[in-house]
Amino acid sequence: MAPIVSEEYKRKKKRELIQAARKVFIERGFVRTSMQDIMDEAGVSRGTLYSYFDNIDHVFIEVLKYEDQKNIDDFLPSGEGTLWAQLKNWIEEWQIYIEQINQTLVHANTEFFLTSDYVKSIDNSSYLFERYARTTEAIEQLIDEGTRTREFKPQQSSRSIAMFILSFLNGLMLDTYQLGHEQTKVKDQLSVLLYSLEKLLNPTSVNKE
Amino acid sequence: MAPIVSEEYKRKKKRELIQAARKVFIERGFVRTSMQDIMDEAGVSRGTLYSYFDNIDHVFIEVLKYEDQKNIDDFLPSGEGTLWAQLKNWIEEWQIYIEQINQTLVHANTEFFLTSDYVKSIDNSSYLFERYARTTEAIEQLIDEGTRTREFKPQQSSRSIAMFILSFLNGLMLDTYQLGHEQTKVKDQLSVLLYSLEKLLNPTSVNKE
DNA sequence: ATAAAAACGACAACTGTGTATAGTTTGATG
DNA sequence: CATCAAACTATACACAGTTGTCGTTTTTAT
Repeated sequence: MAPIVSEEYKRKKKRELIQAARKVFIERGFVRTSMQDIMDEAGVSRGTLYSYFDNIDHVFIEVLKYEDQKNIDDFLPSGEGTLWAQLKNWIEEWQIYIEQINQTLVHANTEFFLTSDYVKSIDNSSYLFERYARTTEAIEQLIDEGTRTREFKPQQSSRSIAMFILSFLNGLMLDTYQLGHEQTKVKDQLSVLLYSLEKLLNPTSVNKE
Repeated sequence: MAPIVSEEYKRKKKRELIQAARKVFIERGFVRTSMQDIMDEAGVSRGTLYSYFDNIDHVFIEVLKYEDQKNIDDFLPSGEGTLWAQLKNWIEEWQIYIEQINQTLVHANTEFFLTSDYVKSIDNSSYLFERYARTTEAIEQLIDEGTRTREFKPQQSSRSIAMFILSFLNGLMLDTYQLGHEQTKVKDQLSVLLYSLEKLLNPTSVNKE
């Protein structure tokens, strides 16, 4: 009589589907992935998949939400020590991330936001926008905080520096995805970034290490 | 009896097709463009288009070649004055280019190299590779030249700095395409780049301006 | 006039989508 | 433990879009 499964079950099932989809998207990117691919990976029939998601764009959106949930604040600088140390540490984490870029959603993500119709709809272009704003602001705030405590003496506006960092990291990710990290010398480039930041921020703690 | 058109005619016709294709690719990107779109734009039948190109990847490759031919050395720093002045000038040109990014092939180009099968074939992945190498080396050489003449005192390897610049520009291009240049503050970010380069290269001419 | 080159456009094949249907499995509930 | 609705499977289908081919028609230098 009553529904045989709980909400709990449905949520779990949905998460399974999302995880399967995520795997496919990482392997094949967004453009080359079909609903069939996801069905195969999840071991589920056409009807089932469509009962959970309207279409493949929705699947991807859900994968993104899932991913964001996992990575909450993961990609924002934080931790122990001086702000400069936190920044350095954060950049080192990026090195690890970028060097295994083909195990990430970067490829699918880039494709999705370049090609999907949904991106043009209001709520999703704002998704891109918010993501950008959120990361930018986090870096910006770190710089401002450092300015307040006299740890930094920024030579350019904190906002510009934050956007600069983000642009560089985005570019490095894509270049590395396409050419491989042996080619793009991720570590070297991040060293250059670090040196630039040192000059841009003028951290007082730089000689303490 | 004799062939009714000259080689000249065929070359001209092909160029027309390429220009039509280019227009479509700029408007619609690579993924969403079909051979039909190009036929419509060029005002040409299916058979004709296919007699000039095997498939859409070939069309795009030819568009790229055409574009490269036009821009030969356009995107490499050069000109009058000190090397530092040349570099500054070159970056200003980038500003103009990026602020009208939606009249460029950047969107289509990114899609193409992310999605096309041809990219995986030897000669075309090397195309990407060579493009990257060419630009990198040009910047690298400019830095090395400056080092030789004592105009620069680079604080990081010239190659790393060159790659760093390229990554940043690539990232800025994509971010700006997706968010608009009001959002990404192209000019501000390029100012940060310039400041960084000043510190990275230590140009002796910097106070002369 | 003619014959080769160039252009046309119909066509079959294929891929992927989203819906629909019939039949099967599942498990909470009375 | 029999029941019954929800969840699922498997498959069929209409449909839309795109591809590459191929026989036919048009063009044009000679």
